[in-house]
Amino acid sequence: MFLKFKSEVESVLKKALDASGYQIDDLHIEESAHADLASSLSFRLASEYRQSPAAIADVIADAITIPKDSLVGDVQTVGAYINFFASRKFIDDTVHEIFEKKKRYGTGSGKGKVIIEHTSANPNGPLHVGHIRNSIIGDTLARILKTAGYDVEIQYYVNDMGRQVAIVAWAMDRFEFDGQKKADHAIADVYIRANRELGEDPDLVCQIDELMQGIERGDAEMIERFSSATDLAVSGITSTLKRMNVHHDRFVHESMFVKGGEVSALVGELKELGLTEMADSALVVPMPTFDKDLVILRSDQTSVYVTRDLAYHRWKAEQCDRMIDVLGADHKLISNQLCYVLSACGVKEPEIVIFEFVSLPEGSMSTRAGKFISADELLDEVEKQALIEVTKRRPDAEEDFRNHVAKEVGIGAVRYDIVKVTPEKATTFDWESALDFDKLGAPFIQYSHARACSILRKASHVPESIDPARLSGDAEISFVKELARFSYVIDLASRELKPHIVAIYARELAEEFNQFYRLSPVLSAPDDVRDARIGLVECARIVLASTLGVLGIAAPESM
RNA sequence: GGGUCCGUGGCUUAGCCAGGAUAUAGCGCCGGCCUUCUAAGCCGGACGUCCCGGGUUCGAAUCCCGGCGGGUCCGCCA
Repeated sequence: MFLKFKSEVESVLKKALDASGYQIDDLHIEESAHADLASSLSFRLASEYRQSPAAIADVIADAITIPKDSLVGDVQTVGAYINFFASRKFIDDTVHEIFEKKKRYGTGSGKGKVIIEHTSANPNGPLHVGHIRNSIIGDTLARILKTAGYDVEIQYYVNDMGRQVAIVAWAMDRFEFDGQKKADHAIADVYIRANRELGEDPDLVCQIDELMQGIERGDAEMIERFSSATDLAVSGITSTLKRMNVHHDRFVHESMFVKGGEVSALVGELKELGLTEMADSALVVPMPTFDKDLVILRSDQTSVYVTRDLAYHRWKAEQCDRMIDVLGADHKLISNQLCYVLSACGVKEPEIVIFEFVSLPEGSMSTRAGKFISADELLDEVEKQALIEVTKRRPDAEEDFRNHVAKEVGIGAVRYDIVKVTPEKATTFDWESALDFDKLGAPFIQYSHARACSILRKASHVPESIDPARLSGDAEISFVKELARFSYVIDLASRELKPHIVAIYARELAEEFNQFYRLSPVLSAPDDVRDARIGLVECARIVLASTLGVLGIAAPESM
């Protein structure tokens, strides 16, 4: 509804400009604390037309005519600003729309297929608290895009051919594998040990090289060793992701592109296109804008990660309209190089979402060195703390209930905490803040939802239809306006690929609901407004649940 | 050394790309509100050289230039 309101504001403003003889391309319409939408275009017209900004604003405002049944209700000027206010119809239509569409309210009209790749952590250990920033950003983006109307496929690219996997395969034979442990953690144990040993005795490194040549040749026994190791790790990773409500539709193994010939075909084409050169005995693509050449075949003619990644992207590009990769900041250069080569051979480039690193107070994390906090450990601790918090508040509740709520609140807190900050900010993990349930986060929003549900339970029935005209208090009106922003926020977040926009909206929505909750009693209201307010609470429940759903956070009916 | 991202009250953070009206919110701090729809809530208060210096502009947290500080990358690793 807000989008429609905005376009109506644009239209009346444009007409008024024509009528009053001013010309400007950008209308400078923005959200404002002083109005539902405001324009500051008078400032820019002032110098060109040699008139005072305020005078121009008045002339334009006078020339504005609002059509009947418009979503625009009123126009006022304050100095040079032209302020637009939503009409009664805007309020009524919003409420009706939510009431009719229910869960589908806010779904956009995005068209086409999107393939989004996220997490794609190497299968050499469990996910750590850095990886899950990738997972949560990626999963939230996928949910945003689905809500925006796109057909979304979510992929995990499994690096099952690299040196790190070779080290894991080597280590599995050499050291005892703890079958009692969660598989990804047990893999990390032997992987860390192997790295230590390889570091101490460099002569062992040639054994790893042999494994890698074997896999490139297509040696069946070698492939079996690699894939059994990666499958184990991936199974552990998947169960961690599931705990966090993170889902992938498809796991694509990079070995597929070596076996299937896509990698060698691509290398052949790059040669034919004249994009490659020999450097020593390796094959490279010269990079004019990046100061170093990009190696795509080692001296022993085996492919490197980026070569397979190029084949993977070409394969993906054929199947979708938009391709999105969520990558850590360390991939910035290599992904730019990847895009350069893709466009040089006529393949559409992916849209890349980069997030900055999560580090520990003592420095950056490293799976190889065993310096990391695993996602499982974090989730365990957060759930434990959440149970303490639930028990504090609901000491008499059944144990099942408390456990259930603790899970929903704990996971929600982790997801919200990560998604609420813009991806380009580097963060430092610390336990105190991770386990702090007092800071405003998911529980605040979940609690608002539970409050709405509680009112609806006590109301015992939700009216079939709603008469929004009965909603007239300031808190009611501004809450409806906040509800109306939902699809606008989804649209914005899906275009800019910024999930934190939705997180911030969720908080603002909950804040507005709390204002309504405080100022407008529902159950004790006089009969004529009672039903309308119950209807509005139902709208609140729907939109709060949808917003939490987009964030991958559970919406408890009671907590 | 070069590239890139970040720098906003004690801490965390929105706004910056598309410059405008009192700079967003939380934690922490001070003071209030539970016989009234769940107090994981609400109300009030204190706390700011928007890293620094120039420039552009009627107007700069926002754009440009130059610094400073931090992350990250610059492997025939992934």
